[in-house]
Amino acid sequence: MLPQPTVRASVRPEAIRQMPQQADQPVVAEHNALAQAMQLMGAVMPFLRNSEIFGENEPAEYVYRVQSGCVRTYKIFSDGRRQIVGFYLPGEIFGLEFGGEHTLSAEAITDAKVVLVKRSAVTALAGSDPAICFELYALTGRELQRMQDRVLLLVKKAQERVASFVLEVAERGGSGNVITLPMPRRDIADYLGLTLETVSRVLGSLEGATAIEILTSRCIVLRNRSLLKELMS
Amino acid sequence: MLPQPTVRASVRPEAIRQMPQQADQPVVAEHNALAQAMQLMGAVMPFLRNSEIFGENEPAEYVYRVQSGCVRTYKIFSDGRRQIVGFYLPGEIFGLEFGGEHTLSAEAITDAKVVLVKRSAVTALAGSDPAICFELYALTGRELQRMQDRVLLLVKKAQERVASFVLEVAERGGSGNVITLPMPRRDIADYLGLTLETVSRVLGSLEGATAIEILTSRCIVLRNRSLLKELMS
DNA sequence: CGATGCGTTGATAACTTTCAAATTTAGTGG
DNA sequence: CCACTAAATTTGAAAGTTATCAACGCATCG
Repeated sequence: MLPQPTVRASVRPEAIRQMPQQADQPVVAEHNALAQAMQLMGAVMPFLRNSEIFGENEPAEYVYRVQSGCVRTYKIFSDGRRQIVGFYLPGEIFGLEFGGEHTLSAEAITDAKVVLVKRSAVTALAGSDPAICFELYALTGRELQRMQDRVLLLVKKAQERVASFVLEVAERGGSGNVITLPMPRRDIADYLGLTLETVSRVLGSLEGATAIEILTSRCIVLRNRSLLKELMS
Repeated sequence: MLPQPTVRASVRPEAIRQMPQQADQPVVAEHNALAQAMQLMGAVMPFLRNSEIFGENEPAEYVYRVQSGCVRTYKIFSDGRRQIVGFYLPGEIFGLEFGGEHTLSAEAITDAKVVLVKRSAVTALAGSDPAICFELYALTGRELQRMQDRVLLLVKKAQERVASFVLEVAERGGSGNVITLPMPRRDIADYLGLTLETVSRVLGSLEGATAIEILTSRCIVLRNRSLLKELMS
């Protein structure tokens, strides 16, 4: 048995209007029944760069899976500051909620295609298929683990946070030493709890230490992984 | 279906030797089947103040529930710094893992009694009882939500973190405006990602602002809840 | 070309840590 | 119950880190 979704609003109208502007990125291979089932049951919806996928306090009616592009979830504080809670790459699932409403907002970082699945459908599926039920539980556990790692990251110094971030993107984004950052400095800063100036400066100092090489602002090369891991402290 | 536990080591010998030194604190009322089942199936084990309950990288063979006292989970960084990831009060469950080994260590903050339940037993129970299965999922979701809130907390300024912490303890610890802090300043600091000196100074400034009153270092009175909430920003 | 968004760089200010010392509290034994 | 010792907390001054404010460079796009 899984939590019953609170079914309220339908698909957000502004989301339907948006169209992608670039070709899809390759979808990360998935080997689990949940992702496959979502792919079959869900509707693909395109989102323009910087457009909202869902907003804080809206009814959590859907579960989302990135098909192409990149998504951020975040919260805006009363003083206007923004904290990015998570980045989601192709193949990853986001928007899981345990109450009736979203506690975070979500936006497309790049033009993106997102699979939407009714939360009630996922719930029903989990009720009938123990494997799905377990995967939902495991997914939540992985998300918890990731959030715990973020707690451990956020108490470190700027250089350690940025070095960790670079390595995280390198590992999640795929293989190879050339990594593409889908998000601007501002997003990295809000993810790491720093300012964009500090992120820029630290990236520069990492390059000075020959740990990385900055080809363009969105493309960097890992030059010395073990050094980076040391700088993570 | 739930994750199969990796059964390896038995109960840690040093834990068995320890005896409580003070009377039990009242157990928070629980209205869920999981906690009740754990209470029935589990063995109560006493831990002395500052003694280890489990250690990082040990096989995660048990799930734990605080019966009395207070527990902290934490990680030690390579440079010796410690980050406390969670505090657990009577009635709360800790030690849930999704891999085979503990990713954190756990210690008793005060003398404590902890109920240990075999992870395999919880797994079996969840497999046979959908309600238990759901509660395990819900528990993980609450833990995730709590960890997310901590991410949002750790990017704020010292005063906001301390104000949030005071209010969190007030809400979790029970009713009333007189709150008892079970943990020393050092633990609060390591939980909030600050130094103990900063925690002490901020508490002093909160008292100066008549938001709180510090009776003793472990006992403070909420004087102005709404002001505290503002200072949380 | 000028406008705009994004990124870098520099100087200064604000905040937190670090190091040190004083003070209070708690635990223990007489 | 008091004195004594150790631990915890508070307080102060200086140093370090990051944020803030400001200017500049560099693309893209109309």
